[in-house]
Amino acid sequence: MIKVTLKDGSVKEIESPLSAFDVAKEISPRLAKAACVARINDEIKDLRTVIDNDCTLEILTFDDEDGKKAFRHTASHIMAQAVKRLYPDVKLAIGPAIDNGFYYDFDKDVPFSPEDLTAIEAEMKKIVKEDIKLEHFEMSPEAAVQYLKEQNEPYKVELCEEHAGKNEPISFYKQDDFTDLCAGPHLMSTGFVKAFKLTGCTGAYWRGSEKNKMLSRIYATAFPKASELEEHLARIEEAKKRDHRKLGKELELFAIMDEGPGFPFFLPKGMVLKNTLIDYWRQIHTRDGYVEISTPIMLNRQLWETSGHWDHYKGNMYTTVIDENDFAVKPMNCPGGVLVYKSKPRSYRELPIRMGELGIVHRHEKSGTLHGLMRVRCFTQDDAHIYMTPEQITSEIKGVVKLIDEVYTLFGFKYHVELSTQPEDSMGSKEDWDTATDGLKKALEELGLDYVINEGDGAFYGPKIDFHLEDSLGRTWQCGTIQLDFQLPLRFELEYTGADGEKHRPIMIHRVVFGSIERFIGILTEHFAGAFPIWLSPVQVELMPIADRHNEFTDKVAAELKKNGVRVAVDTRSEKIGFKIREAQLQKIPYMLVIGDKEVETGEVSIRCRKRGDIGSMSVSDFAAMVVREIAEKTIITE
RNA sequence: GCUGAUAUGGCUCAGUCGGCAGAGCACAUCCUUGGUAAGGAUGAGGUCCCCGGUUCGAAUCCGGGUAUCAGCUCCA
Repeated sequence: MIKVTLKDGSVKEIESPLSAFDVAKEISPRLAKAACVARINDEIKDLRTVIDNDCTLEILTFDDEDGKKAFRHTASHIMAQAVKRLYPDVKLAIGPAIDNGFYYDFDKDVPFSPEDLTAIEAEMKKIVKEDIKLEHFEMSPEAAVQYLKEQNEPYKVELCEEHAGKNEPISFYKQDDFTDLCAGPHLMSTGFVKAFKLTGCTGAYWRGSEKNKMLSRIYATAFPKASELEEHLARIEEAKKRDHRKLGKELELFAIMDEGPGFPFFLPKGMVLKNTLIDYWRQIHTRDGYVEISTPIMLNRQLWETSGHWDHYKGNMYTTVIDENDFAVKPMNCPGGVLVYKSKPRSYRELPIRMGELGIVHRHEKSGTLHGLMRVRCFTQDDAHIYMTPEQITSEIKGVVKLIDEVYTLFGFKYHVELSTQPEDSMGSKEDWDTATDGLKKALEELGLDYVINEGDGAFYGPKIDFHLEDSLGRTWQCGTIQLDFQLPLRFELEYTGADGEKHRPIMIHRVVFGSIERFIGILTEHFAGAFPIWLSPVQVELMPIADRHNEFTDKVAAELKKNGVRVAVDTRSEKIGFKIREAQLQKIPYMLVIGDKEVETGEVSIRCRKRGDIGSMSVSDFAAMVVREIAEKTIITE
């Protein structure tokens, strides 16, 4: 008898022994079609491996993250089996489940062609139809290595040799003619993986290192039901419509030309967006006690040698020789900013100094990494450097975290926070690092923010907090970051005079809120699908006279709105009103005013909202007041 | 940078076997003056990404380069 605890807490007793499939079927026909792995206490096991034990099980289904993983991991074994059947010489690397799908890396002389993928998909369907049982077995480490060598799977041998050190049995899964080194868990049979699709094929380095051989990776996704697969694919299609590169073109926000790969051009409407963000940025930074500076785009070699960039970052810098002297376009604002700090003697009474700079930086990023506005070679950092005493670390960090949270919340963003700690090759003492890292942790904890720790992923000069935002396809991009730095104050010999009359070295924070204004605009565009909140909309109100005789009144209304600081556009083309509305809707303009005989007569305006449609009439002054209020409140109009 | 794919009018995209460069939208002109998501007619617009090769002949086939896209690596 096996006690089975279901997700809803109910308990079922199952006659033993039964096949795993029978257990699943007994519990729920739906479950039998989905993922079937079991959890004993916290450990996830194959249902089959615990089938003879009398214990409490929790059955994971496709609705659980772990069940989903097992389901897709089984799908990846099916893919590997299909590939091995079709191309016996191909070597297997790894094939994990990932968000929304799975992949498998193969070593094949000639990369897979689209026809190959079709053939693999067909073979996978056959394997599913064959409904092959997955059998679990174990071997001693020595025997496992020997076995994999015989199988001629060098990548598996490498993986196995690493596990061998632990002196634990090595776990394998066998499905008919195919066996794979694998910890599991898996579904009990290939027959469950009904709906899957190969979504792409690309190169990927073995073990993720550029130094290693490039393998062929096939991406795919899998679901228990065909309808779920279709929904998933439809969602991806839908997300593509929000792509900021597509919307940036359609809404005339920005352009990237062949003449300047990675150097975005801002078009008039995109520039309104950028400037509006900057106005907002200045407003909140002034409020929080920041001062603003501007430092040169280009500075001489000596500065970059002092900062360390000439030695460590030169490959990414645009350099040139002028009058026989080396110069570099700045890839970062800090060295220039530090010179401003040094421009006069500083007292402890001045600290903390919060010095902001909207600095345009240039970095020669590798060609393959460029991506619309998200990854460019020239961007505007909403940078600031805070110079402070050690005692001020926690409160200053808290101030910045709060500021970042305020900004992200305003836009309705969900974000996650990562704390990166001391890397292998770092500078400074262990004590300094501990103080700094604790300062960051304390600030996050006092503010009650969840964070994940990236062990050893900090900058060489200090630990950092990163804020990550999602794009329309769920890819995350680092935006805000707060980095503590002991090195630059040291290299540039920064000082302040303390209350004791002695010279002391300040601690420095580098921080950005938007990160890069370009990237932030990319994220914003996708987040709002181009329908920006009214305060950011390049055109806030579009006026549409129905016939020529309404132009005069339309101009009067436009002037009235402009007087109130509203960004308006007037469409006097001799087009039908339906056509004008269609275009304004496609441009995602928040408000459209239809002006005809009725409006001229009553002096009111007829209002159409991009989300709610026709919302009736209002006097011009009432409408202006409403729009001005919504702009001031930074209202987000929701569906 | 690496692997693969792609590049045709302002935009989105056809172009079969190597034989005169195409459509829709946008644009211009004219007609239409209208009430909440596309009115009609006419017209203009092309170095088929660049360089080279094969061929009587190349948008089309081959080689190299550039840019873009999907990833990998790296990063804000």
